[in-house]
Amino acid sequence: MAAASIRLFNTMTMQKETLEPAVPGKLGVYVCGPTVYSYVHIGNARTFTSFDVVVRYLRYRGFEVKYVRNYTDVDDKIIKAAHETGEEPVALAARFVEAFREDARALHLLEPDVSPKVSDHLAEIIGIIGKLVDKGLAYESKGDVYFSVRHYPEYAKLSKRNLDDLCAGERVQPGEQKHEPLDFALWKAAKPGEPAWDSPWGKGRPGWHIECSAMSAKYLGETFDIHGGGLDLIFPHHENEIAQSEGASGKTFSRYWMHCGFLDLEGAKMSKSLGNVVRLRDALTKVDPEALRFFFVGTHYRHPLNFADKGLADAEQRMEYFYETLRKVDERVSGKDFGKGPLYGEPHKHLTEFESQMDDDFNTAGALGALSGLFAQMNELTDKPPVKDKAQVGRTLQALREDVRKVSGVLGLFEDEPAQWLLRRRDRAVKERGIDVAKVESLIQARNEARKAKNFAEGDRLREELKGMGVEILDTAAGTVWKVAPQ
RNA sequence: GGCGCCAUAGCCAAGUGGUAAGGCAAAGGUCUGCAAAACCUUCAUUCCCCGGUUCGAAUCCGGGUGGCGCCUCCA
Repeated sequence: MAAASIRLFNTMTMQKETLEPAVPGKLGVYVCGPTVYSYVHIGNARTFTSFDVVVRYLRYRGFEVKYVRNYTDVDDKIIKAAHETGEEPVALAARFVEAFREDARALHLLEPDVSPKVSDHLAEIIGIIGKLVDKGLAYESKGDVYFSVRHYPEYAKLSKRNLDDLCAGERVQPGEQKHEPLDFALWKAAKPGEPAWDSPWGKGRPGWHIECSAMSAKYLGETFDIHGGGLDLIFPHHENEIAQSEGASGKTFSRYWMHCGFLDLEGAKMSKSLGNVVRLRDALTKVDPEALRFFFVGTHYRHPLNFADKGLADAEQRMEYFYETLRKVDERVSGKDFGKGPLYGEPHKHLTEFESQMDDDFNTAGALGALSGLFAQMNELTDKPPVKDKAQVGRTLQALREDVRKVSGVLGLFEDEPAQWLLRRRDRAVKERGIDVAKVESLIQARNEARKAKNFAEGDRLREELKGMGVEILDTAAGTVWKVAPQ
């Protein structure tokens, strides 16, 4: 493979930059994972899918990627949720880690190389806090430990804010022991009924941001290549991570910062406080997982994406087109030997275009344009071959099919057997619409008998009857097949 | 108030200096007993508005208008 030159937008510099790993050929990637106090929603799903594609593409381009995505399983929100359900916080967190794993699998997300949990890394967290205290960047106050923002001049370099503006909106929660409002907690003294661990500052638990500093350093080193997350993590989460990590190590923390745009619901940000949250697992009862992924990658990862039924329906219809094409092509050329010889046209130009779009800041939306060309060409060669040489057509189709496999690995699409995907989709539609399959099949049989007897009037009447049931029939070379008509 | 993003066809959506990708919808055609699918053709002289820079702007600059986000838990 030619030396890849990938450009990506770095939030730190607010510019597209050429990706140059610290160690040639290798990349350390850390993505902020879920705080496991509830089920993930489709906004989370969009972010995780975006970084899933980023990691897949980096590997496709030949980088050896170490992908780390954490679980934050010790947190205020978890404690609060546990008090509401009557569970132990640790048990509740464990339950939602499992739920997340199920959801991630359903969405065809890659398993990260490391998925560390806060509760397994107290030693590392206490270590980094100790280092910050020793350096005078943090202070203990009645069992809490706070980071002293005033002692860290580079604070807010990622979000480009100035401290005076930040102070205006700052407030101190009751019970906090901060010296200054902007300071943030590294360690919180234990309160009754909360998970707690021993530390040099007494029993307590880590603050929100410190776990990412501790765990990324453990698995990727004090300096690593790419740190990702949702746009809303820029401030304060990532800002605080930088302050903690660079404060402790004296080295650059993450070399590139990537942030994914929001998913909106009817034009408004989806958030728990607005109550307009759609859980991923609920969405997946209505839409095919790959169609949802296709919907996500149809918009550039940094742009806002509006979650709308029309868009999902379009995505699913498009997936059907892709899978129908693949089924046809596989039937034609799978496992066959067409010998050696020239291919028709420039079969690989679509893949090349796909790659150049992806090289430009993971422009999946642009890359889908290339994908359209690839599928159109497969259909043309299958249905209306522009050349007579069947072996040449076969070889070219096989080459195109290989290119689809490459794209498939990058986008996490077309991972199913085409026939199975199509059948599963039909089954789901049949259930939703309450279609009587036995009746459909008997009507189709009756129609074929009528057609055989050249009684086309009766055949057409039966077609209309099926249409009334929401069923479309297709007479193919292999016989009559049917599908549920789009609504 | 501070910081930042966005505005491209009926709808979705790429494109950030060289003459508007792609998808959906729509219309016509090929194919078909009729269909469907598939393929082909058509579909923005123009990119929210007004100025400016330039040989050249959707792209850069200034000013508007309209939408959104962060600054508080958030992917």
